[in-house]
Amino acid sequence: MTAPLHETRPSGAARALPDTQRGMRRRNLARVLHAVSAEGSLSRAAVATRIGLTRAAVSTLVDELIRWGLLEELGPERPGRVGRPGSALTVSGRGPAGIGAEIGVDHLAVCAVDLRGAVRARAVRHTANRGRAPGPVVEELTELVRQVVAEAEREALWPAGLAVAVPGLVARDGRTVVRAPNLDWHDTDLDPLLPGDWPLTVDNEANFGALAELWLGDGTARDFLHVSAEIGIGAAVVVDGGLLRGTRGFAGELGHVPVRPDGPPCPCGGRGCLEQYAGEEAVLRAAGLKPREDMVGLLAGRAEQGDASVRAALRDAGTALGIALTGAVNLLDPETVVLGGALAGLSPWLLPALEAELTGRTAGPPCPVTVSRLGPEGPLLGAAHSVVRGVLDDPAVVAERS
Amino acid sequence: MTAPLHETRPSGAARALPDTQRGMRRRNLARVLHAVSAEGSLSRAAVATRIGLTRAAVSTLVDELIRWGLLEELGPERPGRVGRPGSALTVSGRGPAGIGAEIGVDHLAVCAVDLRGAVRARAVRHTANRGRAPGPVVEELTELVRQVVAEAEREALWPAGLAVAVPGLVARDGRTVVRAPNLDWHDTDLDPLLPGDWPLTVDNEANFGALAELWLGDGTARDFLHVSAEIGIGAAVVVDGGLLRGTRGFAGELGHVPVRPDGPPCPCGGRGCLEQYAGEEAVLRAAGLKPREDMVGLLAGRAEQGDASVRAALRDAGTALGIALTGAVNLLDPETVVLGGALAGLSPWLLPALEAELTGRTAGPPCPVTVSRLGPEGPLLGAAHSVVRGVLDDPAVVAERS
DNA sequence: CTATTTCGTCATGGCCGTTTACAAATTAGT
DNA sequence: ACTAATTTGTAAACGGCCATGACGAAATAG
Repeated sequence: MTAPLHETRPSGAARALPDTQRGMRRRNLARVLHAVSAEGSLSRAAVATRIGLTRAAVSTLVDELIRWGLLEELGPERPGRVGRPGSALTVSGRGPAGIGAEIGVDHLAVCAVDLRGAVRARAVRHTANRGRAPGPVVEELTELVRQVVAEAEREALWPAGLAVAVPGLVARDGRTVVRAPNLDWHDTDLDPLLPGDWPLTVDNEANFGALAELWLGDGTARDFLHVSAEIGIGAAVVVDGGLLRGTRGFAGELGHVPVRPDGPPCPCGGRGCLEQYAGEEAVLRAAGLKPREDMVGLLAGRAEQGDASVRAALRDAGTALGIALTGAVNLLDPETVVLGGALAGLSPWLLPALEAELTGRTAGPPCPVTVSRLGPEGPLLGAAHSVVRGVLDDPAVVAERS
Repeated sequence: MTAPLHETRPSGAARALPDTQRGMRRRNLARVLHAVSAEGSLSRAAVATRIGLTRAAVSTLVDELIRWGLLEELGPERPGRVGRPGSALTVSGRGPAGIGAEIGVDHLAVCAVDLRGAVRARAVRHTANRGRAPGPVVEELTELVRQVVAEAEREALWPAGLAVAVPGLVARDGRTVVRAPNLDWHDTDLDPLLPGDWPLTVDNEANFGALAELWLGDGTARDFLHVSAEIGIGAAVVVDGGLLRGTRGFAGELGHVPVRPDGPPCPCGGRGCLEQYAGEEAVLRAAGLKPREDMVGLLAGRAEQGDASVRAALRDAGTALGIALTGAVNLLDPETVVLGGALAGLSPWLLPALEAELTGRTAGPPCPVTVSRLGPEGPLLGAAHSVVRGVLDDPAVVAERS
């Protein structure tokens, strides 16, 4: 099953091209590819009306995309209406693929996604990475990457780029991990450690998770708040189909929004930050449990069994989340709030208090809160898809590369 | 003195044009005009290198803009370097003008701004509009508009559009006032009431104030939070040189961010909203004063004289603002926070507590807080400039109009 | 006074989407 | 079954637009 790609308009890169004839051509190639990708299957005439060019122009654009191996002709459509049936076009299932990788505290994962959005190869390995040096970890990851790439190549795919999701803060250069507390990495440039055969992007796993929700989630929302709690509590802000990164790349620090200004002190210097109420440690302490791996499973299991103190701890966390989110919603007026990552698994016990707080504090119709169905797969898929989006946004690059 | 226009890239409208040769031409015309506008005076060759086109292409674009009366030739530049000196180009001081208007609770104002950004005509009238019906108010405003337009036309300017700033919530259609509590207007479509000779835009005065800060402010920041307190407390969020409006147009409701979740109830349904601590009424009550016109002047005067209760009230308001802004800054990581509108005048007494709160609650370098130097003029100037920006973003429209 | 550099313009050329025309393939109507 | 209408995809002519390369003009450097 091919995941539908909701986004229709090219989203950035292609827009930066100079306004010259060549740039125009490149943008139009991207628009054709986007249109077909969004619809799954489309005739030349349908593409033409959809993107506002003439059939003749679209024909030459399609020819070029077919020559590059990015589009395929499926043959005549089943005619439902009068007139000659169009010839269906589809994004090719062979050719460039996006390689996504994820470095977690207790696992490594890699996958390959084709232009259609389908996962075509994957590899996972469970390893305890907490406190382990970057060198060996990335070496092990590289092994998985080579494995996945080999598997993809057997299916006539070639890697168009590598995107790595890490549980920490990443510099805006998209290469160096500034700080990953759970791994104990600081200012580590991953570029020299990874295979340099393809373009590399490194980003926060929460950001990739939010992008996955944008591109693969159920809704078609282009403005939402994606809240996740892997390292701290982060909220990726998606505005008009793009990630808001902030001037220093620090946007989305929901964990340090003040919830009770006179509350307990926080390492950040403030008092009563959200993380003091809904952070991993805080919830465990409130529930009377000791830290260990697979926190989420533990909490969910106990809550399922009816453990009163765990339920109370989660309810209080939901309340705190609701207060912080009320502020965020008032400020940004998003279409929805999406709970992802660890929060998705705990949502049954968080949501009631969270929504009570959110609706109680809003005058008009409250902002709907949904739960991501991507679960823990989000960041990995988002990473792989970010590479695919790059190709969709500027198909001409693959021509230069082959 | 001509105000510098910081923004260089076209910011929206022109980007939506179809990617056809005609659209490309229009975008390039806009880029040339933007380049000259941003620099004040530029030669053809300088424009060419700046926007990435050849000198030949820029020549034809400039010719067209001169023919339309949007650019003027100033003659040869003073040669500082080797080589033939260029011929300086400037944005024309005649031709299209933006007409900005403001409806306040105690005044009406209109001004005309030319393409250079200079105010060329203005008219102000003090009237008590609180609770007055839209009809008579707009009629009086229309009179001022006609006056300003006549004055502008004597200077060889013609109105390219009318933008009206109102103290209330405006629908996304840019025509109807949904709710203006201080005027007691509800769902009023201003379009039929205003002279229909030119394109009309209506928007919240806080939004126009933020845009004025973006276009005319000291900094060149493209990402900031502009906080103002005219009706309630609003924060306009500027991201990448554009206003974040939210899905329903309600973004920026800083006044209802929870500051103390168990605080006093707020009409919005919540408890302890910022407005309960830093809103007009709350500050007056805390200072032991009764509501009347010119709140800001009153408070500033008393604080200046050393009135302890007023100073305490303002300090507490500053603290509450600081708490709410800490949340916003953590979420958005803006370049700066700008205090505008009424807050600018009260900043000497608000800032210390506000900044203490903001720096105390942030780990890294705190987000700098600045005070707008535009003062109460902001919304009016922003409105007029928004029309000018429209011309700069797509100069071809004026050719169709004349 | 000459060589060099830079500016603005002109003619040429190539690229690209549009326009117009036409053949192919299907449905609707008789 | 046959014709008319409709829609699709392609081909050729057209026009617009930017790039290229060359040239004269106007300044500086030596």
